[in-house]
Amino acid sequence: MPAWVEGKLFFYADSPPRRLMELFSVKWSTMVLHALSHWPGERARTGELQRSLQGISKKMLFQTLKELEMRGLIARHVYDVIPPKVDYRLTPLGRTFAEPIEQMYQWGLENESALDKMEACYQAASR
Amino acid sequence: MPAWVEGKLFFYADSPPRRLMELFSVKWSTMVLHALSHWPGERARTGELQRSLQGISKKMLFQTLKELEMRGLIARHVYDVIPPKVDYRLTPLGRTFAEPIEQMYQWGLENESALDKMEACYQAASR
DNA sequence: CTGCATCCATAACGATACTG
DNA sequence: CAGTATCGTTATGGATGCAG
Repeated sequence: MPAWVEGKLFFYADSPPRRLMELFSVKWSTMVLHALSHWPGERARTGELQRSLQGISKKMLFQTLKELEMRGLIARHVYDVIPPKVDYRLTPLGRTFAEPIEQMYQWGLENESALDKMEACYQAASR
Repeated sequence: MPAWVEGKLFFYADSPPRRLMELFSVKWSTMVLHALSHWPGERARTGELQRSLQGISKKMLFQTLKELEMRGLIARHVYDVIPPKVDYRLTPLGRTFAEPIEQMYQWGLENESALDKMEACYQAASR
């Protein structure tokens, strides 16, 4: 995304990479997508998801699910039963977005030491 | 990072991938790192960076630079001249983190159509 | 030019309680 | 069980002005 304009580098806030980042900056969206992409059986029920994503609040879970659905990344399926049953799964578009997330997760797993170094630096600099 | 515990999938908020994401969720940090990793000559002056990162405010630039320096991702060099001259460059650790950012940027560039689809979906769902 | 300190608006997040 | 509504807190970002 860098571009040279009049001999200077330019980065644009609305560039594709930034747009991708924007999606990711929503705290739980990557985790939800990642969870669904690894979910045994593809379809996850609301409660299952919540228990799986340790620490997510009900509100944030629903907000995230709704947003991802609006963006066409996940599909919501309502069963006509009592008590209510709903599940979510990735759409093909959602699977596309699971790719970079998977990459990121992979990198994180392989570079835990770099993350530790960064944190150590931060701690040291904080005093 | 998914783990099976008692037959259920678990994701942890403090997993390496999440820690990476946390760094990225700071709006400008990826752009700064990415900019520096592509900077001709490696070293970028403060003002040059600001002009390059269209739309960043002075405050956010300094805040981001300071944070990245505290984390050991960039090095700050002060020249003993008047008027003041300072420049920043990636540390080896910073270069490590530039990798996943580059991947992400690459993905964004190659999948602009997916981003467009997502946005279109969102627009359609908003009415 | 670089860096820092204020002040302020708003968006993100989370706890909780309530409905069908 | 799924989903919504309300409220309060904190984090984030941006404008501006001042100092070395």
